[in-house]
Amino acid sequence: MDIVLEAQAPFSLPAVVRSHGWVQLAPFSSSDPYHDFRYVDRLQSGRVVTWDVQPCDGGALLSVGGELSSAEQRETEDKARWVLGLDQDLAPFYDVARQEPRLAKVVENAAGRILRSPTLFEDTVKTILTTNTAWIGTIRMVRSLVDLYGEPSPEDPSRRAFPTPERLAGADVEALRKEARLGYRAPYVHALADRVARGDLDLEALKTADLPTGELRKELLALKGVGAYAAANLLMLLGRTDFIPIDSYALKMVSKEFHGGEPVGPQEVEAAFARWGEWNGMAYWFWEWSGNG
DNA sequence: GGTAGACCTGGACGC
DNA sequence: GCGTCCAGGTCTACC
Repeated sequence: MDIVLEAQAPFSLPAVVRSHGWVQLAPFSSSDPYHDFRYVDRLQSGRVVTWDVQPCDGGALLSVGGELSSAEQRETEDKARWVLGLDQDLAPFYDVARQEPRLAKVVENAAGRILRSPTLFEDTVKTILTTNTAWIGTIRMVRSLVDLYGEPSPEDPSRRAFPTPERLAGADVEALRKEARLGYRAPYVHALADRVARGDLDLEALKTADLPTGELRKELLALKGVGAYAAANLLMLLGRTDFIPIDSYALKMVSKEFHGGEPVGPQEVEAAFARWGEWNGMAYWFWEWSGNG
């Protein structure tokens, strides 16, 4: 069954897929040159389906094997629109990006949307698993969670959906630590899953919460395992772009770009992009650096 | 409020 | 093959 996902122009599916490394994290997959993607989704009904998302005129075309009920079709379309940020209006950002040569390619490539998971729960777990580890470690830890706890696709059991909060809450913390090899992050992921599964924390409500960004940031920082970097990363995924996810890469690039290689701290990173105001996270994310790092 | 050290894994390196 | 060192954010204890 095919679902046409109409996008507000300008839109580029490859630009979303290449917006960051999320497409390399299960249950996303893509083949070089990251032109399209696949995703294994568990519907509310419990049915597991695989999306195949390709570019098409005016947006993207999502195909799933077999037929979907009208409710499943609506659920899939809503999730896919969130994943691709199709309802985001980037015109105000493009207005400022046009004034900056280092952001010229954002406009030229119809970039600016950031690939995200269907649920904030999944993105929060993934973000926690990006901290204090090399990218290859994040890929491995997410892969392990999906392989060990994800619901298999009936068509191809080797493909699995991202585990539900209930499934991870029911997992043993030591198994998360030792078998999924999350290390010290295991209790953070388990506690998050447990709170969501018990209904103590409604993460998904934060997607549409009418909260000032500073308040939203406080909510995220209250989660164990989520510090300044992780909160800023999640805010970017939520479309709140006024904080920069400052990690060691940011420190290195700002040092090279603006300080002649001298060591810098978070204040220098913030100062380098402060003039972009509410868009400073976007300016940082899509900045065309002089070197490749 | 600021800082030091622990947390955990995997890769790089030297022997 | 083994041991050591290092990178990578966050938390906690301490000042």
